[in-house]
Amino acid sequence: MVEKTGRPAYLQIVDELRAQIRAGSLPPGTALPSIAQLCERFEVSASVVKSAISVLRTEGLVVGQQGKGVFVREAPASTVEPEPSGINAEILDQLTQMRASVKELGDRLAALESAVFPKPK
Amino acid sequence: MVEKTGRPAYLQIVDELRAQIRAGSLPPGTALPSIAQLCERFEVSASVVKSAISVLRTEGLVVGQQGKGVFVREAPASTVEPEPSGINAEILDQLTQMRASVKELGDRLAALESAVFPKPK
DNA sequence: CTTGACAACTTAGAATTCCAAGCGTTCCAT
DNA sequence: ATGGAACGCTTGGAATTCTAAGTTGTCAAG
Repeated sequence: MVEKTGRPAYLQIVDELRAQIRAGSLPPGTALPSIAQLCERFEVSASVVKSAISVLRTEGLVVGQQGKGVFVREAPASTVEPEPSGINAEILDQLTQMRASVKELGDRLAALESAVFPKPK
Repeated sequence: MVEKTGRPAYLQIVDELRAQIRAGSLPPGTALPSIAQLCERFEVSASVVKSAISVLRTEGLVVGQQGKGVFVREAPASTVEPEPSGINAEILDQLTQMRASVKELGDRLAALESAVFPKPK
């Protein structure tokens, strides 16, 4: 699958995956093959696959979840506008991270609470 | 410039450069500082700077020319609405402050945790 | 003066190696 | 039987190293 065209390998993988997403063979909500599997399929190193997934992430086509996988976004909505929603994408990204941080704080607080105030059950 | 928030270093650099481009201190057509210079300024490795520039490239904000440099794209064209950008800047600013607050809460929680759960590590 | 070689600097792509963190399962001991 | 520890798989971030290729400037030889 190396396809020795002049096109960089990671962009070829981006094209491939983007096409599969658009064609519906990777419907929204489904997980992409794991990085290791993609490495094997395309016969490239992990860095190439990571670069490709990174592009798809900044394009908003997929979202990665640590420990689970990379999932096709539910609402692709306005397909890949390079610049128009740059700031909005930025804000959404930061909000995502903030939500994760707050959730993590909540979890830790809950753990502390159940340690300090034993469960009255 | 490391800014020990939870935000990854390469995204912090993306934010910084994007802000400078939008603010006009890096007008269209000008070259960004070289990767080596950015490494020095932000005190990170080349891989981080490369990641940041890669994001800006896929966002279409800059274009790289081998052997010369990375240049701010002419004509961002697609409507950089003045009003919303002000609002968005405001939101981004508040997000920054929130990130700091969350970080501080995390630190205090960590202190509490190590007091309640002694570390036998 | 012109031309060619060369060195220095630049981005781009790729590989490899770590480490951190999250999730899910298994499995064992209390 | 249920709770918790351990393990394996996963993504994410970062550093380092290498190669390729393009630009620019210098400098010496013809």
